[in-house]
Amino acid sequence: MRARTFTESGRRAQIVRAAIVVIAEAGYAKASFSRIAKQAGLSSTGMISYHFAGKDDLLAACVTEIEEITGAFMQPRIDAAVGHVAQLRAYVESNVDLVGEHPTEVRALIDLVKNAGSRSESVYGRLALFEEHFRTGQAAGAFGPLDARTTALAFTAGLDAVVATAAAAGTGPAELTRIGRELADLYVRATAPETTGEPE
Amino acid sequence: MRARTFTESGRRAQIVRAAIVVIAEAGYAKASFSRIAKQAGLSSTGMISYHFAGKDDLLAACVTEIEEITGAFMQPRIDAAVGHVAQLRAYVESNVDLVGEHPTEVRALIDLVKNAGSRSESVYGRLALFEEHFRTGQAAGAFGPLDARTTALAFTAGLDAVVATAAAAGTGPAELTRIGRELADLYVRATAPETTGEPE
Amino acid sequence: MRARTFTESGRRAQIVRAAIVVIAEAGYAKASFSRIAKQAGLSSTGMISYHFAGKDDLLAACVTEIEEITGAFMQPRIDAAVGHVAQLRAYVESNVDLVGEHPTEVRALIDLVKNAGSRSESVYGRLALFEEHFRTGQAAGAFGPLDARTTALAFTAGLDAVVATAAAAGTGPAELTRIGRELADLYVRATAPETTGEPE
Amino acid sequence: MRARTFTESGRRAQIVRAAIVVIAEAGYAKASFSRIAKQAGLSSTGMISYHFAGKDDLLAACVTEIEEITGAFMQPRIDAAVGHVAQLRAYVESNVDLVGEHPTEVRALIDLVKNAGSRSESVYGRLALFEEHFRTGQAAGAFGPLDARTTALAFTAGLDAVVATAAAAGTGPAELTRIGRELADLYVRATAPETTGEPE
DNA sequence: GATGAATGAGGGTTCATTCAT
DNA sequence: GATGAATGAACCCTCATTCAT
Repeated sequence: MRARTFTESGRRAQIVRAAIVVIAEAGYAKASFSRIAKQAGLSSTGMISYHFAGKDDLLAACVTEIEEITGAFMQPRIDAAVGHVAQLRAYVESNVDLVGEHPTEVRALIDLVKNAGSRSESVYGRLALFEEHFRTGQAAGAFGPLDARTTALAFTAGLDAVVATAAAAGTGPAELTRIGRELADLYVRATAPETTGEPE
Repeated sequence: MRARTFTESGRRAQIVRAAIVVIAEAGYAKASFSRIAKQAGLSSTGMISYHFAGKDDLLAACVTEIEEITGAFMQPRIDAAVGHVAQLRAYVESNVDLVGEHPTEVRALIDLVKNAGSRSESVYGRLALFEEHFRTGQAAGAFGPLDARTTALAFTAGLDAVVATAAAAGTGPAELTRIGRELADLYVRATAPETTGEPE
Repeated sequence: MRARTFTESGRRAQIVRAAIVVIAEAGYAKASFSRIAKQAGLSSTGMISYHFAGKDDLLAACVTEIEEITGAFMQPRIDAAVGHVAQLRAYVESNVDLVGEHPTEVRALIDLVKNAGSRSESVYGRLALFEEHFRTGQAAGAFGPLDARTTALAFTAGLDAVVATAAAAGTGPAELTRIGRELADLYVRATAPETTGEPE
Repeated sequence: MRARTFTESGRRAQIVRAAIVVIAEAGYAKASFSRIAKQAGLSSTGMISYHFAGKDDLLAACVTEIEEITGAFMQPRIDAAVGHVAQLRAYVESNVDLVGEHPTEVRALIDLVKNAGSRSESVYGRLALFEEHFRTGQAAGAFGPLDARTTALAFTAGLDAVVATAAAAGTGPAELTRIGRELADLYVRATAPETTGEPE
């Protein structure tokens, strides 16, 4: 007997799944309740309003659902990495590889994040995570004299763009791995300490 | 009697100005003809349809107008720079400084670019420009072993994010200059050739 | 639980009825959703769009509804007639008599057919029916040396005009019967075989 | 020095010509001032409102213009015919032949007549002409025991339908002549006196 | 006389949400 | 709980007409 997450309970999960598919395929702007209801096989949009407090609530549920899925894929690889540099690399590479595993979710999440509005907690969360990572890594000597906030901002946005482009293009696994490595290389070079001899 | 530019004829320019303000303040999604007409002091939306072939036409005019303004600010500084690295730095720094001069236009352009659709010529144009710059710079020995496409994608997106955040926060000129330099430093470090001694 | 026909579900039927009345009274060109909604006692046009896929869908439903009504009146009389000539006469006379029973529907149908567009199936259907009737009747010796296509075209149009005029004038039943007989006489004379002695 | 007709004076004629073309090609419903102005090479619809009292005025001018053209083609052939029957035949045949000479005008006129409204003088004029023709012809023994009003109604409508179909199909001259003869035959047979030996 | 910018009502349609059943 | 009909505002756009220049 385990806890029921909020996307369980059948109907809610069904609607969230449908919404994710619609956002990925038709885009955020076209993701109306009508379209989502049709995708979910529901006869009316009232069903959605019944299960969710409003559109924001549904979209927030989508974000949470997608983050669970992406987290399950990325987190183990990030956790397996040792040191600030390796973790940065693991985050970037696993995020790009993710496109091959969950293209629909990735596409939807990118659209959701672009049109963030009030659901931006997760965006700021990741941004804060990166910023903190650069700051502590800098203190540990892993990173050079960078501005943590600016770097976090530029890197997360750059990563999103690469991922979004790959998702839209339907890039294959091998090429994704190559692109991920290239991007990670770029970020590692950009943040490398000036002196040789990395302490970590 | 001279040729009429697209934003001339008074009303057209007035509407484009209003549209830019609305997009900057209310966001792309909320930029309806009603809102734009109200901002422009027009009594009806019919006026907008009278001067523009459709919403796409108006938005394209906004993009063109903004690009003229931003180009007038950035281009001289980019042209004054010598060498691939200096030009990259000039582009980044002048783009961030631009926020202090034209915050509304910058905010609007970023929103317009995000919801590009068919008006994406300018987006792809800049992307292609960056990619080509990295490729030729690489051949000239100014840049290291980077993947031109991935780097162009990540850097333009990162730059946009930094600019957008600064624009939204109302960052002051001095801080903008500092952030611009930090970001340029980051990009220069990321793309530096491995060996010492830059040919250019 | 039985299948739902297209005009069932109350509201749909109500809207179709209102649309027929509006078309009959104000004409096809003026039959806007606003007018129809007002006629139906609805507070907004959105209700119509909710029940019909679009204006074409509503108009098609009107045509179908009217054809059911007219068919129920005319078909028994046509079926009761024996021989090509008698059937032609029955069609014409019952169609003119129909004006007395369902003037609104007749007026609406004629306007709908005039502005057919894509809903012209019923028009072409009747035309083809007439043409085929003349062709087979000719082979059976019931009709003379006529051009089936031209005759079908001229007769259906002539019948419509007579019906439309009678409907507009509010002609009474007795006069309708007389006019119908006159028109049928005209058509029968026009198509009579040259030789005496009708085989059928 | 001759009298100036109302469609002369250059601009008026130009607009009427454009309107006729638009009605013929795009249909009555799509014949807006914008479309007509564009067809006429005018930069604004104001020009049309300046020269015509309103849309009805313009459309009436179109009808008059077209009737002048069609009259010039048909009238000589009708006048050349001797006797009621021959004149009926001449009217029908020359009207169908007219499609080959002035397809645009014919198409436009048919659309104008269908959506007659207040411009129906010409329609009623022709109808009255036919009715009178049948009545006098009947008195002269040229026609049989027909109802003049019903026959006039059915025949003019039938003729219009044949003409409209031929115009829409782009039927060639030879086929037009054949169809015209078939239709005239039909009408002549329908109206023939019962006894043999025509007095006229 | 001629122009074209401006008007404002109305077009069909989509939308998120509500509520009686 | 679950449903789907109903709502009414807002969307972009087209229209015939007017009026200052």
